[in-house]
Amino acid sequence: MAKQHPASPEARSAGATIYSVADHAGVSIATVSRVLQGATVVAEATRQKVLTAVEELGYVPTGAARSLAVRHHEAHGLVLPELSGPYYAELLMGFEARAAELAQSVVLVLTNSRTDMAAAVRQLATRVDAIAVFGSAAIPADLVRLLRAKKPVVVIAGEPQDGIEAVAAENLESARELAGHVLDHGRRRALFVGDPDSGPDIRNRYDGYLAAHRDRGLDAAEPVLARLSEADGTAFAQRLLAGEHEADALMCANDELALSIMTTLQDAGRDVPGDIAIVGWDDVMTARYVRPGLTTVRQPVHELGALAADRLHELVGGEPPRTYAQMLPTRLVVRTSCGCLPVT
Amino acid sequence: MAKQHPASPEARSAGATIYSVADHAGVSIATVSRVLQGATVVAEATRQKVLTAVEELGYVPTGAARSLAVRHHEAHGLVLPELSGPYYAELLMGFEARAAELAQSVVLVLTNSRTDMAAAVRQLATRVDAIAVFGSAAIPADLVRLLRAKKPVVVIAGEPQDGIEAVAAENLESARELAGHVLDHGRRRALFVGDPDSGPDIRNRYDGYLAAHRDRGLDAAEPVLARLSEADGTAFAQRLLAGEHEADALMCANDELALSIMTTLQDAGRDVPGDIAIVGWDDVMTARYVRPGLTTVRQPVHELGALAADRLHELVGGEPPRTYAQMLPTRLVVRTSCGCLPVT
DNA sequence: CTGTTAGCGCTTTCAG
DNA sequence: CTGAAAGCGCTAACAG
Repeated sequence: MAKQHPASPEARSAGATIYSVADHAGVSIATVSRVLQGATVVAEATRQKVLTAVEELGYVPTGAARSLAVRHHEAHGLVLPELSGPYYAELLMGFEARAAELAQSVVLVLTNSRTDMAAAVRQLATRVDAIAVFGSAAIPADLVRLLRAKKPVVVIAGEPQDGIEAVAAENLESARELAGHVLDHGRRRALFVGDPDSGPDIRNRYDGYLAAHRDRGLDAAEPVLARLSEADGTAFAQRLLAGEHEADALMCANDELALSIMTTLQDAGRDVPGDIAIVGWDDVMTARYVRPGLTTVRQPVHELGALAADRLHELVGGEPPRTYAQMLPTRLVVRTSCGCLPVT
Repeated sequence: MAKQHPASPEARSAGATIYSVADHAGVSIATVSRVLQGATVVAEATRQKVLTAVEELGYVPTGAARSLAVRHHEAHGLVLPELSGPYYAELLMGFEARAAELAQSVVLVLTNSRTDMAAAVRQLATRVDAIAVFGSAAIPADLVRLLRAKKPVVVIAGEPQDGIEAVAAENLESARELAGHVLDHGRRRALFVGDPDSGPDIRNRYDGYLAAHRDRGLDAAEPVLARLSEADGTAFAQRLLAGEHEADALMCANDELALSIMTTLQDAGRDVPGDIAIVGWDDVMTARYVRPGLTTVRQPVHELGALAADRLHELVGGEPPRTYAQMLPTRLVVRTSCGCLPVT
């Protein structure tokens, strides 16, 4: 008879352990472990006995014990600022899906809901093998670096940093293309709405806007600072209506901004794109529902999330971190808010 | 001098453990544990020594070891079907935020990306103290029940089941109110679009639609079956345009359906709400951007997520499960797609 | 093919 | 206020 687990004299169903299962099946814990991990070969009869015991006791293994023994958590951490809008949700879905394929759990941390994010991230590091942080999650760079010394880290759409692997969607060239498209409709007073200093993503979009002007020997205006929110969009639209700005085209840092601006302008009687062309970035669902349809850029967000999970896994596996940021291509989605004619 | 940890003769920074920290600080591991948990009182000098050692070694505790020792994971599991659309994202945000307040990590499982969700859920049970499952996550009821025998479970917006705690948003009364509102605009051929059998949520909305008719001595039509997707909405709109259905009002099971139907109809020249009134459910962002604005119902999704996390925590704390489902109130959002005049 | 036996790294009495 | 020691439940050699 197998040795009785010293700490659980009676095998209460509520706290079935590998010991109670072994007892119940009349085998050793090693055997139980074997059939549950399916690694080594076990006699079919034995195997059945164990499975039956597991079933009868409703045994649920304690993950922590396994993690301790195998010396890794089999889990990836993901740090995102929040989840409003389709962007982060899509990213998360991509991440989760790939993590699932790799048999990794995902533990999620949303920094906007935290008062002490440093603590949250430290705590996270405690229970995962590797961590992906979204660039604008605004985690202190030194925290990231500290972490990096302990666990693999990849930054998604963030500032490239020494020794920290990065993945991102392409911004500059598509922004250049988008801005060029608008300019080629004959618009000459295009404004960029958004804050280039809020992160590399927006910075690159603005740079693309600049480049498109430069390509055509045109002068580009200073960016109109705005955060990526409906509120800031509405506020800007109001100022535009009040005559504080003059423009025949607006290149907005993202769709939310573009959409709120467009609606506010339309409600005030302005014609889009007649009076003013408007383009955004992200291709959110609303973009194809508004009239005119919003011309924008679609990012491979899902793939970006998957890529992050992938890299995490490889890094955990011992692969050396890549020194260059991996860029995923984006795609221009032309509808009619840019001045193109409807295709009916 | 503190005892040397048998298994780690040298304290490599990469694998700092509580032993290396203790060594480095010249104290026992018990003391290190104490200052890190902040429970018992430790002499300030000792405390500092330990903190310094932690800092110098870049010590990151192993969560699994703690979990094993304290006998719980300090983590909540959340099972959702997916994350597209604002509904689940919002739910998740509410859940995460409250879990964070309760110092619980959240590990997420998305069932739509899984081939073997039973395995996924089992695996999840392995690393969390309690699990919240979204009703339509389509987890076999017996799986839920099995789980429930081992770990606290709460079902969000799902079928009420014996002994399993449930939380949900109110549907029936607000559906009745919404349908009544439409009928009171004089519409007499209102159709319900959605599948009442797809879950209690939709079922209750349909029941509310029925009740509103009954209240007025009107006959209600059979529901038009459709899944909650843009594709199904478009398809239905097409059939409507082809004359397969006749209606002067549409009560859609959710906003995505309503929106796609509305747009398709409008693109074909139909006037909304002139020819046909349309209302949805959820109040997604797009609902306030389309013209006419979509009349819909706003659910307290964030709160629902928070509530689930709350209940999980209490259940883990030993509180007995509530026998009745907790309902959160919803709110009718009247815009103009229902036939109301714009308020300008 | 199966059982024994060390740990995995941390918490927590129990002494002192 | 601090240290010693006994586990927490599981995996993985190592024998047999």
